[in-house]
Amino acid sequence: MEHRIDRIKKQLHAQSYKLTPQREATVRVLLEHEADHLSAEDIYLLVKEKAPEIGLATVYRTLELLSELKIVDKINFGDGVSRYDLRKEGAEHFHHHLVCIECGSVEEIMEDLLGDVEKIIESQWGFQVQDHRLTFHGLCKVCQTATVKST
Amino acid sequence: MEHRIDRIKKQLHAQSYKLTPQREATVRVLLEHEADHLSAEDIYLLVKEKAPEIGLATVYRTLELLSELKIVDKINFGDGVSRYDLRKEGAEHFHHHLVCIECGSVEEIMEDLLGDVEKIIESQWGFQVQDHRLTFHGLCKVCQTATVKST
DNA sequence: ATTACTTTATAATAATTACACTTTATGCTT
DNA sequence: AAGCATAAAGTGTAATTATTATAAAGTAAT
Repeated sequence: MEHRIDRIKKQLHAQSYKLTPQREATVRVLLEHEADHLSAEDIYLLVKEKAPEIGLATVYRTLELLSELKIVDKINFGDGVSRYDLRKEGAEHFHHHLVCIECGSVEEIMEDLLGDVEKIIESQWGFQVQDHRLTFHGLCKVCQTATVKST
Repeated sequence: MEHRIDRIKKQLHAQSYKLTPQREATVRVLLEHEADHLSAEDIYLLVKEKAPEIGLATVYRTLELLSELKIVDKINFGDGVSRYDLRKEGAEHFHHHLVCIECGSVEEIMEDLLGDVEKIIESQWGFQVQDHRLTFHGLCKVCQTATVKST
């Protein structure tokens, strides 16, 4: 944990930003909830537990900053709120998501499944890919069996 | 054009919805701007040109209805607004997008490049895919050459 | 004519951003 | 090292923007 905080600190310093206590608290919340896909509001509330004096605007600004530095990814699953997701160590690509349309659960896929597809895009469309967002919508394992049962 | 309106009319009727004049006007705007990715507001303004008495809420409701019936796709490129995009005739999958981070242009890709990937998702994660969203962010052809020149 | 849909205009809500002001950190001068 | 100037960051609140809800009125079909 400390190690990752440290790395992020360095990433900030590299662009001459500082890891202020508020920013650190925010990053810690993100680290502690890596599996979730928290909204800005969620993060704000969690940060407030450890640092009650922090302001919502600061959380938003911190998230935006982290987002610009590609430390977190800002994602949007289509329900009016933006969610923020830490990039994994050394991952230079955005990970994929499986969103269940029944229960709303979100699963992450770390593997990069788009290598071939990106090659096609670059050669056939002349588009230089820098990043991608891939989300699948469908039924997760649990809801598949639940659906079968109920019919 | 009339043919496509007709088909959409039938799709609505099949679910016992009617193609009211307001809905038709909205659909016509979508058809006339198929290449664009209009926001609800954009659509509202365009619809207003031909049917000034229409209300914004109606446009929103129509778009939501069309979205539910999978006649249009609601997409989100990360700039706070939802955009609406007609599905192509007979396309049962969501098409992909190439968004240029320099000039903001959006190109569409009709081919389904995810067949193999979806198979992997289903077999390896047990997730039953129903739809997907795939967006690439990067540099379009024009901006690539522009960038080279300016350096 | 009654019933269920739709639409309209407007108000309400919710997420995000802008603003004016205060606090904190940093560097320079002595 | 102490004191001051400058810049960066943070705070609470107000403003903005997109979207949704609501109540009243209009349409259309049985």
